[in-house]
Order: sequence, then C-alpha cells, then structure tokens
Amino acid sequence: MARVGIRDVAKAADVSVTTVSHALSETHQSRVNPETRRHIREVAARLGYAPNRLASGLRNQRSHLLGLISDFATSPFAGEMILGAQDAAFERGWVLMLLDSGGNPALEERQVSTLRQHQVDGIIYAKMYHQYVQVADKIRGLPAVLLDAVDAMGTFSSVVPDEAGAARVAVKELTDAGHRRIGFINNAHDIPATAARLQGFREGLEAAGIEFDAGLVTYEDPAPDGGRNGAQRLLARTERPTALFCFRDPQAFGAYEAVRALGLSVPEDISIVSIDNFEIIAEGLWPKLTSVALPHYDMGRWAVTRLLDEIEDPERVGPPVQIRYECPIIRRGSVAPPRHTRLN
Amino acid sequence: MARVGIRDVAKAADVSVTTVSHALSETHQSRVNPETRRHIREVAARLGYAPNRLASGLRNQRSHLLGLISDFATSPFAGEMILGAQDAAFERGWVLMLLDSGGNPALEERQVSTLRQHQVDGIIYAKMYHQYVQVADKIRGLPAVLLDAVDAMGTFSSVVPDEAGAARVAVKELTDAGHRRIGFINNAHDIPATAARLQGFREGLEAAGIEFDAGLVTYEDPAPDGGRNGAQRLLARTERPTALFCFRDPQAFGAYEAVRALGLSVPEDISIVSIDNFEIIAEGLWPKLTSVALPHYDMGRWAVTRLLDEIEDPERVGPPVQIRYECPIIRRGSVAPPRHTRLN
DNA sequence: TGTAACATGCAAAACGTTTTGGAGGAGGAG
DNA sequence: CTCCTCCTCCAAAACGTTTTGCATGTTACA
Repeated sequence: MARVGIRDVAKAADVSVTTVSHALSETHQSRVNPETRRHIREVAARLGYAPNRLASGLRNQRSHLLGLISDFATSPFAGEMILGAQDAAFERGWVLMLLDSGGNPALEERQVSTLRQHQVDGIIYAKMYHQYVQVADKIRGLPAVLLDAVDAMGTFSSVVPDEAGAARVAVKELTDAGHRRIGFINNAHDIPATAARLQGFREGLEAAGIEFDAGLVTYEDPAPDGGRNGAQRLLARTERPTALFCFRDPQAFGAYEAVRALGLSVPEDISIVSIDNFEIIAEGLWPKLTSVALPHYDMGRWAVTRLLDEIEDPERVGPPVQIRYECPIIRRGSVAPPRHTRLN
Repeated sequence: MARVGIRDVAKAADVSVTTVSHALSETHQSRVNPETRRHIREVAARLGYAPNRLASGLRNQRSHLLGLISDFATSPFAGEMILGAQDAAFERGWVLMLLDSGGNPALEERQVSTLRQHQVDGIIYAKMYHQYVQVADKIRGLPAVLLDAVDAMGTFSSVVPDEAGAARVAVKELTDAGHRRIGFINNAHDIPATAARLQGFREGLEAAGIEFDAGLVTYEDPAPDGGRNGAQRLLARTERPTALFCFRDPQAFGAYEAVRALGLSVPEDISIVSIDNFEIIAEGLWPKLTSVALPHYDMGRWAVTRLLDEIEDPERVGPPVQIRYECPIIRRGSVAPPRHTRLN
C-alpha cells in the first residue's frame, strides 16, 4: 500500500524522473517526444500516480493551500460562505484550511501563525456579519481578502452585501404594493448594517415620494423578542402602519407573533418584509416570509476568486477593491396591498 | 520580508542547523547543552522562527493535516460539527482541510484524491444526518472516522446521536408532566433515525406504563408543513392527545401553527417536545420550544480525537468502535401538565 | 563533409526540515 | 599516563518534487 511516487513511474516507464515530470507538466511538454509522453502518461494513470503536494509545494513555494479564518463559529450563514469559498477554490486546484477563532484575538494570532507554518498562499478573513475590522498585523505580507467585512485601512480587498440596496429593495416591494405608512424595526446594535439599512429605508421611501417619519423606526434587539417588542410598539400607534420592514428574519419571526397577538393577520392587515432570507424561518412561518437574501455563497466565491487572482497574477489585478454585492429579494407570502387600497 | 528558516536561526545563534533542530525539538533536547539550548530558543523567538510544515511533513511523512469531507453543504448543524472537529484538531496541533461534495460521489472521489495528494494523515467522513454509508473505496488505506454516519462494513469507527435515547428523554419529559395520550409526528423518510426514534418513543411509553397506540403516530415530511399536517391529523382525533412529540424542530414549528389554528394554545392545551434544539426555531417560537439537543459539537470533537488517537498510536487504540452520543434535553416553555390533571 | 540547429533525454541541485552516525574534547577510572 | 565514557556538536542523507544546464543523437543546410 506504499504510495506511488514519481520514481515508480519513471522505473515502470523506463525513463528518468525528469522526463516523467516534463511529460506530466503542462508547460514543459515540449521537452519530451509525443510518443514517450503518451506512454508515460499511460503508465502514470495505470499506477494511479498523483504528485505529492507537500514536495511540490516545497519546491515551488506554492502550497495550493488557502487559509480561511473566521469568527462565526456556528452562525447560520457560515455554511454558505464557506461553501462558496470552497467551491471556487477547488475549481482552481486549491483547498481551504479552516480555522475559527470565535472572535478571540489571541487565538486568532496563533491561528494565523499556524497557517503561515503550513505555507498557505493566501488568507480569507471572514466575519459573521458586515463590519469594519483592523486586520491583525500578523497577516501583513500575505495576500488576503476580507469576507463580509471591510478593512479599515483599505489595504485589502473586501466584499460585503449592499446593505442600503437590500433595504431599498425591501421597501420598494412594500411601496409597490401600495403601502405608504411603513414601520422599520431596526437593529439596536451599532454595526454598519444598521446605518446603511436606515439609509436605504429612507431612500426607498423617497423614491416613492413618501416623507420619512422618525417615529416609525424603532431600534430593537436583533432577535425574535426584539421583533415582538418592536412590532408591538409600532402597531400601538394611533396611525397604525400597514407594513413592517424588519432588520432581520428572526425579528420578523417575533413580529408575526405580535401581529397575531393583536388579532391581526399577515399579510391581510399587516405586510412584512425582512432581510436575511433565512430559509428555516422564512419557509417555516405562515404565511411564508418575503425576505431579501444576503448573497453569502456568492460573496464566498468572489473572495476566493479575487484572492487567487491576486496570488497567481499580482501584476494584473491592480489595487485592492471594495465590493458591495447586490441582494435579491425572495418573494413569498407576506406582502399584500394595504386594506384601504383594496377597498378603493 | 523573506521567511525566516532554520538556517537563519543557526547563523544568528552561531551553531549548526542540526543543533537548532535538536534544541527546538522536545524529544532530542538532551543532545544539546542546556545553556546553548536556552540561547537558541531565545534567538529563534526573537527572529520569530516557526518551522515550515511542508518541509517537516515531507521529511516525517506526517502532514498534520486532516481532511474533512462532508455532504451537508449548508445544513444548519454543519457549523457545530465542524467547529467541534476544528477545535479538537487545533488543540493537538492539527488543522482541517474542508471539502464538501454535496453528496456527489464522483466529486467526492476527486476530493479524496486531492486530500491524498496533500498527504492528509486521516479523514473525517461527515454526513448531514445519521445514516448508513458505504465508504468510498478511495479512502481505504487511510485512517478515517465517520461523523454522523455508521460504516456498513464496520471497518471504521463512527459516532452518531443516540436516537432512541433522545426519543426516550423527550417522552419522559411529557410523561413526567402527567401526559398519557401522546401523539408522535414521525419522519416520512426511511432513515435510521425514523425507526430508532419510534423505538425510543415506545420504550418511553412503556417506562411510564402507557400502552402504545399506532393510531397516535403519523409519518410526515420533516418540514414545517409536515408538522402542520401531522398536528392537524392527530388533534382531529376524538380522543385528542394532550401532547405532541415531533421528530424534528421544523415540524414543531408547523405544529405550533396547527395548534393555534384550532384556537388552542401551547402549552396549556397541548404540550410539545421535539428533537434538534435548533436555536433559531426553539428560541423564536412562543412559548419557546423544549427540545432534545443533538450533540453535534461533541460528536465533531469525538471524531477528531478518535482519529488522532488512531493516527498517533495505532497499536493502542484497538479495533473500530461505534459510538452513540447521549442527547440532553433543553427545557423551555412548551411543556405543562395536561388540563385534566390540573383540574384534579 | 563539416557544422549549425534542433530534438530528446538525463543528472544534479534545490526547496526546508529531521535524524543518524560520527568527531572531537573533557573528565574519570585504573 | 592511558584508556574509556560521556557530553556536545556537526555533516550528510533523506523526504518527493521541479527545473536548469548539459550531453547525445539526429537532421538540415552550406
């Protein structure tokens, strides 16, 4: 069961290892007679030879390894991002080494150093939600791309969702249906998405010629309880909104319950749109929730693609770029025209 | 910015590379004078030297790489398993290479071969839910452990949740509260968990001296709609159950809605217990859902720990073992005594 | 026929470690 | 004083590739 090496192939094909290497290489094919090349390749295939990447990595100073260091432990979207990254990497012959720091900076340092020891060709630095980060000093000197985060220094390329755009899309869905009094359950935490989505919310209203009313936005915990509270508060207003826009699906989850508790129903009395497209919630709720998807898979892909471009052809790629990825809306059953419109 | 190698350390400390290697090694410390050793370590630390793992892997035939090959793409529990595996690996100086086949066998073959090229020391073969598998032939010859799957041939060690135990725990929670007429919304798909949980359900009833009634179990799609249907069906019986045990949290999600649609409420009229402890659902539902947790993190840890034991000390570990991991119940607000009991 | 150009193959060095087998010197025992 | 042992260190080989430079043989052309 000993692994078969290039020497075994050479011996079996009765040529030197040099020739085998050349025959199997794309770029050096020309140095070997087409006939011998064919023969060698056949023998190699028969023996099931595949080059040892440790050895070739050592020789070439190219490990074909990418480090992905994350802080999101078990966050629900982690899988999407990682899968996107993994797919893009594998397609181009690379593989991902996964390390999760859970946000612990000391641990993160050790992990980066481990990655360096393994001679990774580059690093994807991934965060669980869109944020600004000061990239660990340890990373400097290695190609890196930020995923769902932007580099405060602008040294690295990065990709994040277009938060404002997502909010605009959500609001448009509501205004297109005829709603003019829309409540916004925003996030109580001050992260970039909070401001950006508020911005998008305002822009969405403006586009529909609706005046912004600060009384219609409330800041809540980004959890079901927050959604419940926010919805209760907003729906208690004398001028009751006919639609709710939630910062995040779990809040929408809570909002549904608040609506029901008031004896109202979605979407007949209250339309709801949210952001996340968290399938387990959006498909589980009744009626199913219309939600704007955060393109985690695509962002993961983009990050790796960009990173590999930077690695393989540093000249050609140009300076770091900061990408914002468009967010598509997934329509389900939580939006309808407001009652008074229907009564027209 | 050139990487610092062992030669740089040797030069700086004015000794040979051999001596540096010995000084830094645990096992060969004795071959170098304590005084020089101290000095060398100091110099190494100052230079920030860390050995190149490609090189040492090549020399030692030990890459300190583990392959984790999965089929679960973006399944919600993937994160937990992977994190557990990653933690256990990192603690012992290993790192995980992640590859997801999405269940495609041809792709899986190529991935295993890629892992082999990278000289992984072992493989974790992970599935998204407890199942029997025929391990790909390509893996033979490499140490491997199955995660959330059991090897049909019994060649490899494996770890899965104790499905029957989980069901017993869930039922006990209900019978302890005084319920005697318990409906079971089982899974319509024939996977090991379906039979095992039914088995556990029966055992749980028996332990409480309750006779099993096949009319109280229904087989539904393991999704919210399935839960909704199942609950409707069960609650329509003339002898209405006072409690529902669901195969899976998403079904419980649907069951809640069915209960509400009948004008009943959880837990006053109907108690509900489920399996998954899917936080996003369990914490989002109102009242919060009592659910039996599947110990994904721990299973991930166990798998890697076992795998490393097999790798590091093949003599000592003995034959493959098939582990079933205990599942703890997480109590929230969906269980109460049945009405008639309270009226006593 | 002599020579240049090309085609085909190989030997050897290098990538950065770890480990084996000494070498040289100091100290102790006889 | 001699011999042995132990202590400390080092040179060299090996892990499995890739690539450079060279050697040989062949063809083409003058």
